[in-house]
Amino acid sequence: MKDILIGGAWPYANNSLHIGHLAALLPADVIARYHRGCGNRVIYVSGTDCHGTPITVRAKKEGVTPESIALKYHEEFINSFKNLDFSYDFYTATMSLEHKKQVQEFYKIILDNGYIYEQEDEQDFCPTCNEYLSDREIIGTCPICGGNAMGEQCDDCLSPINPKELKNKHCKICNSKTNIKTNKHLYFKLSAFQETIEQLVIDRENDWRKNAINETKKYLNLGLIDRATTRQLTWGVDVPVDGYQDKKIYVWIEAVLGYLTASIKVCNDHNIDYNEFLKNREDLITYFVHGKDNITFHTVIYPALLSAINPSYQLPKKIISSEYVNMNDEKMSKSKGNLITVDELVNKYHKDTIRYYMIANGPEKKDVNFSSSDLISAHNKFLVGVLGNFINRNLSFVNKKFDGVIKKALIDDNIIARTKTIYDEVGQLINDGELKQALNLIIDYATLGNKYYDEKQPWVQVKEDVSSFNETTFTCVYMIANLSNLLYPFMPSSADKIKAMLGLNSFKWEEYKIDNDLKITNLELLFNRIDEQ
RNA sequence: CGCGGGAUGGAGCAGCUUGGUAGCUCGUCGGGCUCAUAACCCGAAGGUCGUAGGUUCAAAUCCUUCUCCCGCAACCA
Repeated sequence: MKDILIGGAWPYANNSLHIGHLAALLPADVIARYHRGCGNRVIYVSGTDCHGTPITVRAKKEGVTPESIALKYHEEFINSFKNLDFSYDFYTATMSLEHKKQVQEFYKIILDNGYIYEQEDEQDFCPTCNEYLSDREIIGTCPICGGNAMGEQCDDCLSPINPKELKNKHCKICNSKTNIKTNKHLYFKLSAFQETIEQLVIDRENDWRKNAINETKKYLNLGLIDRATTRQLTWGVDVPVDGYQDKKIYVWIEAVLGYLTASIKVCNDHNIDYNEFLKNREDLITYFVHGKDNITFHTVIYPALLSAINPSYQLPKKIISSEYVNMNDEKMSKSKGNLITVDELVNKYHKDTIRYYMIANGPEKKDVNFSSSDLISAHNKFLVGVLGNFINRNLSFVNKKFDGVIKKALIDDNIIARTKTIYDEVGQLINDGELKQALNLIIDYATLGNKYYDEKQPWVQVKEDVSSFNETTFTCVYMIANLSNLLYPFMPSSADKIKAMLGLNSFKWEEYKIDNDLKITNLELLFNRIDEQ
């Protein structure tokens, strides 16, 4: 038995979940379900990222509390995940008391271990708002091209800018001229972990997705620089240090520690010693599943924080970082109005159609395009035509001719041989984060079933030789039973439906052996054909 | 020389790490079957793998040149 820790990225509570989130997060659920089926001890966690500037700014604008915004989206996220059968062991929120307390404890540990130090900084200050401004709250003139620039990058020439070099700075909110005031912050010694992370990238060459390896190397080549861990905000986790009552912990430091706080909670609930569980060891595999813009937070910041807290903890073993989902070859964005939310999708399509399509068409190695006509044709071709049809043509035939009773008979040797090997093959692919290929193998298995059925011509056999008909049917039902296992990580609700119709045992990642007659109950179609309008 | 990704039959893609008869889905055309949701099975046509060079007995795959396309303020995986 192995221990598996899976961290799905924490969605930010400022917008509804859209198909991009889904594409990035869904692999985690498939991996979690697979490992549970293998009998491994799985801790699969995530939560809502509630703090930070964008929510604060928005709350100010709308005249509500940041908390009410975070809560609204937190509840929406929980519902969306539930609608798509996400099987988190614990889904929490960074505004929960437990998270905040635990983060503060870790913060103190990092401080005690000497990785946090105080530094005075000159910071832009708006006299009208009476507040220190973050980079993205400042507008000014680009020192390179003279165009309009905001924060860290120029809008006109796209050059990255040191906010200190911006000229003619104004507050984005009230447009007053800003001035400079000294302010003190606590910095994290990220630079101390340059070698640790460099070694990590080498060690994980075959475990992280290629984009994660490349992004991390790029970042390392620039040289790691210390980062402020505090922000001049009112909404966030309090800094547990005297003299910092007016500041909060930087959201990326705090949110990423959610993986720790959440898994500690699960460990405590199950009487597991979390320090033992999180230790680097052969029989622990930690997965981190997110989109490509999150890579360095998971491959650099988080491992550095872990090392600073307890050097014996396992640093991320597997990084499953997705590329993007585009809409008609354009990047999805709120402002372009081409964003499809998860809830819109759920209202329109079967949840397993969505799960199937988002994996089969997943952005594993490069950006992909989303289109509903593509989704519909995948649904009709594979879920209805190949999978559903294979099951339905078998079961409805037996229902009609033999009152739903499937007689035990000999199973075809070739089919048994294939069935025995497919679990390892698909399992290996899932382990490696190659879910697209894994799912394709399963569909191929159903195609094999259709071919076998056509070759045997049971509609002829039933008239001439009932015992050979029984062999054909029993072989196919054996395949269907195994499909119900193989499909479960990807499409749990359909897999359960198959199991219910045939009265099968619950999901396990191993060959399903049948050695008795079966009776079909409540036969129904797994998927209905969608007619594209 | 800002960074990164891409260019493979009509469309969408896989293959490139570890060179060795170019593969999948859709679409088109023809055939089979009638158990099945116009579903299933078999077959055909269609590509000098963006360009130009190089390495090699052999390159879609490795190296180099060039061209074209896409993303890189904020929201945001």
